[in-house]
Amino acid sequence: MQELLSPKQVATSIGVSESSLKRWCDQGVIATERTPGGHRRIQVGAVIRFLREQRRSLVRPEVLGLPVGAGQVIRSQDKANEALFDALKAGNHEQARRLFIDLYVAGMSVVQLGDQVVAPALHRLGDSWQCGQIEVYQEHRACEILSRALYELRLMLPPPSPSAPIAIGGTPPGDDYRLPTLMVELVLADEGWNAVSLGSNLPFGTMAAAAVQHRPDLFWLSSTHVADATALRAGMASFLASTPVSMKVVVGGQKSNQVFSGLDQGGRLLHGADLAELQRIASGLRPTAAVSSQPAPD
Amino acid sequence: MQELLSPKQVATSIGVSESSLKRWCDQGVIATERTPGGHRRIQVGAVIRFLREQRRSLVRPEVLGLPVGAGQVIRSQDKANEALFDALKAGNHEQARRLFIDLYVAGMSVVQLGDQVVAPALHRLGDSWQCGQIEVYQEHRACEILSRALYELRLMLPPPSPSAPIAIGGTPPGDDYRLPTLMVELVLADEGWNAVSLGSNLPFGTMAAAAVQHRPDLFWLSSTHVADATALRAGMASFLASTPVSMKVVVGGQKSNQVFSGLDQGGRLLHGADLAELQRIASGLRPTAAVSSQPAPD
DNA sequence: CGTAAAAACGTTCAATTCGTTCATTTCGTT
DNA sequence: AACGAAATGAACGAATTGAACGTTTTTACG
Repeated sequence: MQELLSPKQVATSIGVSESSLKRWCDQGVIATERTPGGHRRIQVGAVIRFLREQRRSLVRPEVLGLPVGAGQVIRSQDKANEALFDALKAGNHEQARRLFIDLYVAGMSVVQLGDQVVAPALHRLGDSWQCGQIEVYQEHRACEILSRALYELRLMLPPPSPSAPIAIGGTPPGDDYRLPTLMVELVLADEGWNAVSLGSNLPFGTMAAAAVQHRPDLFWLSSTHVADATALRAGMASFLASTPVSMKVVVGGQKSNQVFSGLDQGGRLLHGADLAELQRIASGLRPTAAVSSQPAPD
Repeated sequence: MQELLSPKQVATSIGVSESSLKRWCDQGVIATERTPGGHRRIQVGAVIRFLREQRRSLVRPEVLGLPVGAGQVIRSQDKANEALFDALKAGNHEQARRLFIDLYVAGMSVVQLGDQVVAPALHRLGDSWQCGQIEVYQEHRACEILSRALYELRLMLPPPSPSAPIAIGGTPPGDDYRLPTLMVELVLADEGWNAVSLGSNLPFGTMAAAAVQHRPDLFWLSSTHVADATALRAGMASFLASTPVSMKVVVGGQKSNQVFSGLDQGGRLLHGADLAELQRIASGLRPTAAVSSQPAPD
């Protein structure tokens, strides 16, 4: 195990600034090696020794979690996706969490995280399950892990302003996929909306009730698995008829375009194949200026 | 999100002077780490533990990243339950989250939180739904809110030690209630187990595969809704037959005692009606001393 | 192999925290 | 009410930390 870590990694893993860490390295508190060019390289063992001697705890153990990038920050998208899939398959909460947080901290947007990380992972899990390569429990556990990571990400997003437009949504009847609708909530929250996901497998009647009671500016429907296209189409028609015409409805999912085609009345029913499209639609709908990921001045 | 806090931050968050806080740190009332330069650094969890032990309240919770207004001392359990139910009905995430943190900071154990707060709330929601007093979407949304609150609580619990015994579990086929199995995971994690919930609606075959692949010391089955008692009983019988006899199996839920009666072979199949019983069972199974919610001296 | 972006380098400097002392407040007891 | 003991909070110079900066090294990729 010859894992060499950069000062930045060690600093974040033990929760101090990079400046302090470099100073401690220079003072000899942490054993440090140097590259020929003069960059510091720190062994995992040296970090452990430091923590034991100083009686400090690891703030983010997952950063030192070994195998993934061999001590290097993952740059390539493919490698990150590969690592995430492995972690999900093995049920490694910490590892998956680390990948998520690292990607987000590294500057990846919520939309990118959803379209380029979560969605591919879900597809691969589904494929592997159908091919019999993984057990059902592994797929369930992976969804559980992803849920928790996304919830944690949700806590990092800024709270909505009191004047933020309201968005409500969920998945239609017969669709038990909770993660896509959660991703939609995250994207809208990141766009400054007051977004609430009602969960999965919702009868159209209760969605209409929610729309009438809360009067959202936007209602989304995340349709991943279509059990009965005819019933879905009929439900949507009645849903549109029983809700205020001022409320826009966005449906998401690959097949939703065909299923719901022709139901639109005057640009009320919109379609987004992925989260990037959803984001464009949502920012177009917002009356106030959309400010993404900006901390509100308090 | 900040992991390590300075004395000043903690002092303002709980509303005392910096001097007093530093004194408490030095006296060991609050678990404190030191930088090599001698500066004190305090974990959020240490602050929560301090508040629980000393029965103090948070003056400015936002400094710790907790919702504004959280950390108040709870006067009456009934009032708290009432307020939680109202918040869940209205879909008020923040309010529900705040109440949870309040109750936990006030010293309530995870078991009590589950048996006396979450379970009653779920029952009332179910009753209200059956009486037609609330919409389906309100019930779904409430479960969503509770899930997130419990996930957040999960993050506050101490991570399992490497030598912690392993526990795996979930809900049997036909049972979609995810919250009870999540509560079980929390209780076991709080008891020092390495607990992983696989989610809901799991075929017995895949649960057996998980048990064989991961060799847990304990497998739990959280049975809330029984669709087909005969199938459930048969499934459990084959599950017991196809898993190592050294692995204990704990079933939870009011009716599970009748459904599974007579299947036991030599005290392998245990039953817990509520989380308090589960906790007793789990602590009895642990070979090492179970230390609940105590800060680990490292 | 060469190029461009990303990360780490060393340095400076403002802000924070250190340990300590001391006045003030709070508490229990007489 | 008065008293002493204990706890609290403010203040000080010295020391540490963390953020910023322009420059250099490393890494990814065509």
